Amino acid sequence: MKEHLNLLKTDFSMKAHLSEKEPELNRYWSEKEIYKKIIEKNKTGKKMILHDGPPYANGHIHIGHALNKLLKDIINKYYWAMGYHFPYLPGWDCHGLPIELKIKNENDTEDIFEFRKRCREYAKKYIDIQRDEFKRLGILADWEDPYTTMDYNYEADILKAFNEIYKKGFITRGRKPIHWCPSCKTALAEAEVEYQDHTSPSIYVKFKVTGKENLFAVIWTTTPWTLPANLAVSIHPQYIYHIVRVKNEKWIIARDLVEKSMKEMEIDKYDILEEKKGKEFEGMTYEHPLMDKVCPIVFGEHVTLEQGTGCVHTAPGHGADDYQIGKLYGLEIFAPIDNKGCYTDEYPEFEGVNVFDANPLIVQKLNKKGILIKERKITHSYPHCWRCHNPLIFRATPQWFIDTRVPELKGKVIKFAKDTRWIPKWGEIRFSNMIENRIDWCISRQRSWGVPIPSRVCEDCGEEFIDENFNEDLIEKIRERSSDIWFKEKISELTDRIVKCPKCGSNHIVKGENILDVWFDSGVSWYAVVKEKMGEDIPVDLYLEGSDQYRGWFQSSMWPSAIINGSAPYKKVITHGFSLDENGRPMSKSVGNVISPNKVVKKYGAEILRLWVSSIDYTEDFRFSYNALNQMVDAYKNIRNKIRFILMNTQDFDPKNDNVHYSKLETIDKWALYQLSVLINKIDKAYKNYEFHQIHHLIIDFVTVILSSLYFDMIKSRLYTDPPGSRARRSAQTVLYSIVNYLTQRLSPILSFTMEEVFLYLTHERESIFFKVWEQVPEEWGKWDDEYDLLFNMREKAEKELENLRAEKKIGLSLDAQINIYYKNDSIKAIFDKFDLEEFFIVSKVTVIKDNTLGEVYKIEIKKATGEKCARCWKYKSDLDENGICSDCRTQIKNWKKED
RNA sequence: GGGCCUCUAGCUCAGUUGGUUAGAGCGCGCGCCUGAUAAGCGCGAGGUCAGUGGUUCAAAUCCACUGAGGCCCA
Repeated sequence: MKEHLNLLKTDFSMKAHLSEKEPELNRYWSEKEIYKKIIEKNKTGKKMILHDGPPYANGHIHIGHALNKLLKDIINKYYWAMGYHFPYLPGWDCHGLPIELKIKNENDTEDIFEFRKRCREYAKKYIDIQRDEFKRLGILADWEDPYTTMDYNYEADILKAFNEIYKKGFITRGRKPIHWCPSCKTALAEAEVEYQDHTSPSIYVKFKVTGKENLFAVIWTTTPWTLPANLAVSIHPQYIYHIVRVKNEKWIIARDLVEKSMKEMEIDKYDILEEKKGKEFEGMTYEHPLMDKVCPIVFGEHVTLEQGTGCVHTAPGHGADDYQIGKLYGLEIFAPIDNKGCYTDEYPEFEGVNVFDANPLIVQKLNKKGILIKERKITHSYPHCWRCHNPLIFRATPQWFIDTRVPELKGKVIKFAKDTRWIPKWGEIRFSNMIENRIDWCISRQRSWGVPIPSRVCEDCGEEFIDENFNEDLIEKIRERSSDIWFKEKISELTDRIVKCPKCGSNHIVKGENILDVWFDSGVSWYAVVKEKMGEDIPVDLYLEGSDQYRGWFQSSMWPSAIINGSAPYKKVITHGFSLDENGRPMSKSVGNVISPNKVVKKYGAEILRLWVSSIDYTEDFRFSYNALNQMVDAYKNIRNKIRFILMNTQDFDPKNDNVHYSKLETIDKWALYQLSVLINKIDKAYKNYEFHQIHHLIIDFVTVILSSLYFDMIKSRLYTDPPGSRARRSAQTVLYSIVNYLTQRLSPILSFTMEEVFLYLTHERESIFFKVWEQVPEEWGKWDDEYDLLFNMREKAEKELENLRAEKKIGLSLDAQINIYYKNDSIKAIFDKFDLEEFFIVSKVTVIKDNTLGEVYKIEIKKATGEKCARCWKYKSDLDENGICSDCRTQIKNWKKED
């Protein structure tokens, strides 16, 4: 009997064996040069560019990298399938402090050239590691020729962009306070600062407010040596301040700090005279405590009520907050301290005195002037040099800047931000707020692993200068020999031009010692990569990075582009959130809650990770856990099994010869195509809007409800028992084939490995699913009469009744039952006639009965089927033969034709 | 402390301009099937929509505040 049943087998396995199959497919894609061929194939298509933001070439990839690249991969594959010319050139960020520190820790060398060589090798090593890890995830890209910021050409183009900005007048010279070690005479990055306990003087000083009788602002500081550089007193505009009477003087102190500070100043007799809001001190000035000048009282949001007096001594040359305030109020960034930590002639009185030695002298002087209120000692955590362990100072030093405050430029950038399409929408607000509030961009670093700022310094007068012609000579040399030459060669080797100091005319000129901020490196990637390397236009279509890049790359790319191009570097910016652990906490090595993508790939397969990426709304922060991955494993199996069912049942189906025309399909088959067309249209819309989690849920729902629980279940009997080549069976197969065809297309950006596997299984004509331009669904599939949905409601009710019979042990399979349907209106009867109701309800018999007395629209009655169970179709019939086979089955067997 | 964002069943997500008993899939529980079988089907239990207060005839949806959390600053 079984020979007259279509019980087909497939070697498309139920188990995926992802960890073995994925590497095979990766090799296949590499060998066949799939990426290259896609780009070649779409060469005449509409051009679009997603410009890859470069991850830092350090360490293995983490989940954030994986998510970022996988989202890009989904987008790439989507645009490829839409026929776009959409090249994807990945890149790496190579210069910068983390690598520098790593190399310094490993094996210090005095030879800067050797040192940079090691940095370069280190970056190279991790580029290779990360590239392999990305490739393993199934990401198709131009992996053979990625861009790196240490590439000779890239380095040259950094300076080319720099020179263009310089020529437009936006590179300026200024000062900015940084951590400085007076004993090593060197600048330190935050990462090189160690905090240790240190004992400092703690002093309260009163500054005489000008034009007011006996009114003083009381400040507190632990660095008396910075008082000569004092240029303002900061007050919080929102805080409440008290005017406190002490003897015959009036002191300004923040209300909440009066008690505490009075105690510390050991003053027990005082009265509160008045209460004022910080704002009310607007426009006031005071006499400088040490110099003969008048300084302003300014507003600062950095003022706190934790310690001190709420009136904060502000020296823009000696503090980070102070610097911000200084910039905001246009104060001088004044720091009369040299690189040994001694006063310069800008403070002649103490010229040559070391700042730490100067502390008591300053205190003495304040005391003499009668403005010192109290001196104590304080032991607090203070920055020290990680090398020599001596205390550091914060000192303004000459730096190079891009002047981002020029109103015209800032206005342009705000407009560009407005014209950019941000996904999610609030990106514009977040970005614009940052633009509004930002001060100059300091682009110089006192470091070695990076691209040099091509400045030169006059040994005679100290002038540091930049020259555009010299820059051009240098750029070409760097293009040939990398930026190493700056550190290796003398100036005369870098240019043929005669060099003289533009200020004093001296010819004793040496190279400057600054490198560029690495944010500048990556910030001009649109220039070095898109414009120079790829020869494409700016702005590019799309940037896609984590939301931390509003501050980072989106800005560092915007400013140079706004200056050089007079446009934004991008048209559209998509951001994704950050990975949190199961409990919503950030993943960190120290907490030990990190799940690395490499581990996931090993344990589950890249496909599971890809499916997970598609399941979340990436615009927000997302939780990542083994729990979530296990859920993806189930979802994956779910999809895979549905596809397997189709592959199994279309084994003997050749779409070229066996396809049944739409008009000849069974109604339920048309319904399946209708559902498919709805699905595909929704999916395509979601792709267009980059809402991949919609696709994920749409597909899971479709596959579980529409396919598995409804359609497959209904047509099983037809597939198994109808003669192989019969119209009815071919009708179902035609639909199944369409479903798998469309599903593999639409799923290929997400489940790339599996869909390629299915594609290769299904057809041997083409080399890859990724060569396929997606088909749109025929319009006629969208036709469906809503009235038919009545049947599906009936079916739901029937299922509940069947469940009751099952509970009463009267039936097992639904085929063990039969249904009577009572109706009143002929319009309903017309619906019934369109369907094979036995198939629809999966029962042995459906009897449709007209009943004019019926109150409701219809009524169903279910009972155990009468007759005997046919051994072949499992329906209950009254016409079984001696083999236990019903007459319908006998006919089917008679019409059975062997496939050739 | 500031800018921006999030909070709907155990998990991942839907919930149109405020309008019936807040939905889906997974997971879970119970049952069925053994011609998708390390599969398949059915039924069911899960939610004071973070909390509080307000606007409204009506709020998951609008407003305010609080709480928890994230990114970036300070």
